[in-house]
Amino acid sequence: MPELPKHYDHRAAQARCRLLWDAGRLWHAEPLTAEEQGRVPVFSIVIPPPNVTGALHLGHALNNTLQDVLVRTRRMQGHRTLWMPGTDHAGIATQAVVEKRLLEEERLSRHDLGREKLVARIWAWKEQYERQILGQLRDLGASCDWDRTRFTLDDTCALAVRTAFLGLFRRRLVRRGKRLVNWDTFLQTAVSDDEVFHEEVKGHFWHIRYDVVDPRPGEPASVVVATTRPETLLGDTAVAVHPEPARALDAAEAALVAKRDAAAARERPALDAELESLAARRRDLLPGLEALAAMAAAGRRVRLPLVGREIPLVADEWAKPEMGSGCVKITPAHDVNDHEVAKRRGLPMLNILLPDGRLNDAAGPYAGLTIPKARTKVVADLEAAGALVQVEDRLIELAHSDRSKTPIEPFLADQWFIRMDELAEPALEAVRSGQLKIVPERYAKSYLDWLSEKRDWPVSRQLWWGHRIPIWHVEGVEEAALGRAFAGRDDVAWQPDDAGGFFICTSAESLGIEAIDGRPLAQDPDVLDTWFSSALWPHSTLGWPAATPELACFYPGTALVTSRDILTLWVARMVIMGIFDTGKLPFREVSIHPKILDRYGETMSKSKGNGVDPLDVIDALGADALRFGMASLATETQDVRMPVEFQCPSCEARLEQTTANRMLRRIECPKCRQPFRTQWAKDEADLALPRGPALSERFEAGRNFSNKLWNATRFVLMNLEGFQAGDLLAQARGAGAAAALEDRWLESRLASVTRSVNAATDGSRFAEAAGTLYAFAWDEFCSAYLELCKARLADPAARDRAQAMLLLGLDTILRLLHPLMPFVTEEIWQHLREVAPGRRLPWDGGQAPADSIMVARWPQPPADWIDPVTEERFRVFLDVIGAIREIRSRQNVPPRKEVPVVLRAPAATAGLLEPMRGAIEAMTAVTIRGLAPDAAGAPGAATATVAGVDVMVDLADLIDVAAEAARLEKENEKLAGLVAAKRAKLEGGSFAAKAPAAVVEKERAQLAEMEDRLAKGIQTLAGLRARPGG
RNA sequence: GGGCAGCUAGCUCAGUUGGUUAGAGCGCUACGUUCACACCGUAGAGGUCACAGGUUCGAAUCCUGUGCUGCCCA
Repeated sequence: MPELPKHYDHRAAQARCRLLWDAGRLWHAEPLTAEEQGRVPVFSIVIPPPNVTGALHLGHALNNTLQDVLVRTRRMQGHRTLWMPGTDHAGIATQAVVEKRLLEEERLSRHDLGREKLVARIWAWKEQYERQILGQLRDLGASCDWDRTRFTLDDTCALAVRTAFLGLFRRRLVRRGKRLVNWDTFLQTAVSDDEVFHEEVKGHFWHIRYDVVDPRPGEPASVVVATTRPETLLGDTAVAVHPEPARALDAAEAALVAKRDAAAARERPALDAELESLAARRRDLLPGLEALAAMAAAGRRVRLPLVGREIPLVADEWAKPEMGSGCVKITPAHDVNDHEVAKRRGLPMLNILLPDGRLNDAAGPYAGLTIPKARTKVVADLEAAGALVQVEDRLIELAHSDRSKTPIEPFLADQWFIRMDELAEPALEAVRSGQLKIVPERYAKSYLDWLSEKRDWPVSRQLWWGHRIPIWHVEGVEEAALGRAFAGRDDVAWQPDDAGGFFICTSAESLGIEAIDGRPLAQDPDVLDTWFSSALWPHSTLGWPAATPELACFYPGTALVTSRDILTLWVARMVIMGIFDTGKLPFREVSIHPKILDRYGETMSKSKGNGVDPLDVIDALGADALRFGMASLATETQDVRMPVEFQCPSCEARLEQTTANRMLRRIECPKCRQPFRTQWAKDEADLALPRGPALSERFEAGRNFSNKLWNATRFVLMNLEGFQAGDLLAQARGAGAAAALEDRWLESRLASVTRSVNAATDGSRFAEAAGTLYAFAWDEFCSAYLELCKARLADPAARDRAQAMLLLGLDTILRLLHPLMPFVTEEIWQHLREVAPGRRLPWDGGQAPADSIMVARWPQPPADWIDPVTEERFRVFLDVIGAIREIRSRQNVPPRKEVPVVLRAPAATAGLLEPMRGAIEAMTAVTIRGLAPDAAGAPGAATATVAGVDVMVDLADLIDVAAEAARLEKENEKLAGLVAAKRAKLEGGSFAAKAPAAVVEKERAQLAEMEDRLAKGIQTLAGLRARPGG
């Protein structure tokens, strides 16, 4: 029998397993045949497609580990299991990184390159990262159906996108409209609210005077407005004042008073000050505001400085008398709130911006300037004109584009929208009714809140990378001409625009004609929001709109596993479009897992530099270590905090990753002084250095666990000589003879643990499953069962039964662990196949174990294996061992020194321990001199009491009597305290009267046990004191 | 400003319907390598369960408030 190496070699094992799985395409799933339908359960899941912007990070590792645990478990449980893999084109994100690189490396803009060439570049980028991402997933062990890999921009998905869009168009759910969008002036596209982040920046608050046109006596001659963006005054179309400033001030004051009354004492002075300033406003400002409100009602006007345009004073609640001057300028085309005011008051909307962020002709003399330059000039000119009243420094919450990091400009643009009112309702109902389960449940609230707003979904993106909007426009033709042009085509539909033309939509790649009656057909230049194709992912990947066997079998899916940040962006939209396109929910359950944070509690990201490349971990510690770590961390409530360390490639020293060093390109090891490179290395000198991987010690437990399993296997295989494996259960139970306690115990534990693991996996409690298996395999199978077998293996009479049970236990543990740690379990499985090919497990239905553990049958130990009495008895045995070891340790007895021990135990317990006598002696290096209810220990022996058993170790001359006495005295004191407390609880107060009888009984039993122990302790102490040195 | 979550050992986290002498892994301390594994074994130390009130015979657990941290939405 070839001996295994002492250490598990994860690199070699991973390569071998990959070859084995790929050669057999064990991850592949075919739809059920007619015969299988109704008999074979189906488990189907789609990967949240990673976007091709860049490589995967630890968050992906977590997400995909959890999915793979589910997938591998169900596959072994006999489900027809499909895990659909693929990647997302991620429209704006991918175009942005490619454009950024183009600019950095070649000083070219996308307009320099042109649409076709840019798109070609992005495809090249996509090819590179798609390959890398799929490789990472395979290295992680993800058992996706690699033959079915999809991409959101491939032909299958494209047809689904056009078909879905045409369906929406036909149902009049697609509309065109002007909308104030978040404009990214760098990328020259609208970005959604979700692609915007807010950041405080230092700015100013400029107070500007607008003169009243023809002021009458007693009226204010001017109004002052304040703004953080003075250049926008060029687009002002009104100045607003509150219609009833006195009433508004009253309301503000009442609110403040209420707040002050409820506030803690130390907050009151600040609130009092606010109230005072409010009173001052009432005195100084209110008369003017009242006058202005009247002037607004009378249709009076003010004159814009610099350009001289006259604009109306309007009355609107948006102007807050308690803030600033009480008046506010209205720039409808460049401010969200002002836009609302303009819609309410019917004001014109004046766009002053070009798509590239320069001002347009409407800005008059400022046309052609960029926003920052225009701002400087406007401020200077205002100052020169004497219209600048005041400048304040101020911190401003400024919206930035997530993609280009440039400030967002609100911008009025024509966009396509999808109406949400009708679409959202069934998606809301699915969750409300419980048809769609969101786990943990609390996340259902954010899903419902978001969808309930039913805000129309703007789907136009002014990008070149994505699904082109399948709409063409034509002007100057009669509707009848359209009917003739598209006669007989069921893939085309049209609607009139509001200017006499038509919008034509098709699910085909093109309309097939260039013009109608000589009038050209112009396709919309924009592409669809990337989430549109993602929304179709669960059905588009299965071939929809074609009625494929895959769609029939694997749709709807079983579950979706994702992180909470895209619950609305993605999950809600999948539900909406799944229902719209297929009439069915895309999945029955959404499982939300935690996010991975760094040591400071910040989310990991490439841009912060606090990320970890999963491949670093896989290479250094193994994919199983990464997976086991991830699963252990995936608890229900908390995000995962993951302190990261660099590992010096020269001396393997670890160095904490901190805010100070995480962006460095090279780091010098503080220990060996050798430099290494980080993920940021750019120039050649840095790249030539060895890479210092970023790791976390939190994965070491998984690495160690792999090795533990490996060595348990080594032990089993080394002791299998002469054993002919057959029906293991029958061989372990033997013929006639009573089963050994430890064998009955292991059977029981295998059954209990399988049940716990099943329950945990079914409930997506991955950390619980991992923890249960870790403790069972390590503490029970290795530390207890395996140790007990050592003596039995040396005994020819007991040997073959122990061998059979060892194999049964190991095989079962491997199967239960396979979903979590596929590589090490497969590697060991292959060794077992070689050494014990004839073994039969009860759940294999008489068949030989599968060629790969990946498709082996999931253990199904019958319920009657579970035996609480045996488990309890075994506990006593382990407790006795623990007590002996504890005494030896506290008395510093050399590990191999044999000492005599006496066990005084009630008859039943003694009878139980009798057969374990040899095991106790072997595991604790003692000789048992007595084991009976009346066994007497040497006077003053070191003692301990566990589970009703008095353990007395006669240490003769070895014992440090004084130390033992001191220890015992301390313990007795502690125990006396507990006894007193418990007695008080039971005798005084109303505990005994009010608490449930069972609880009181338990407390009484505990008290009796403690009193007994205390009495013995006092007796032993007296014995010790009687000895010399005591 | 609104919503959600978290705060338990040095670190990272468990802790079920209230019944505890509050647990695990890592780290730490001591001892131990022919006998599967030092990626190991045995033992130990380490906690005012964020804070303040309340409910209860009994609170880490339930209620109210406060503080700090993170996330989502305006």
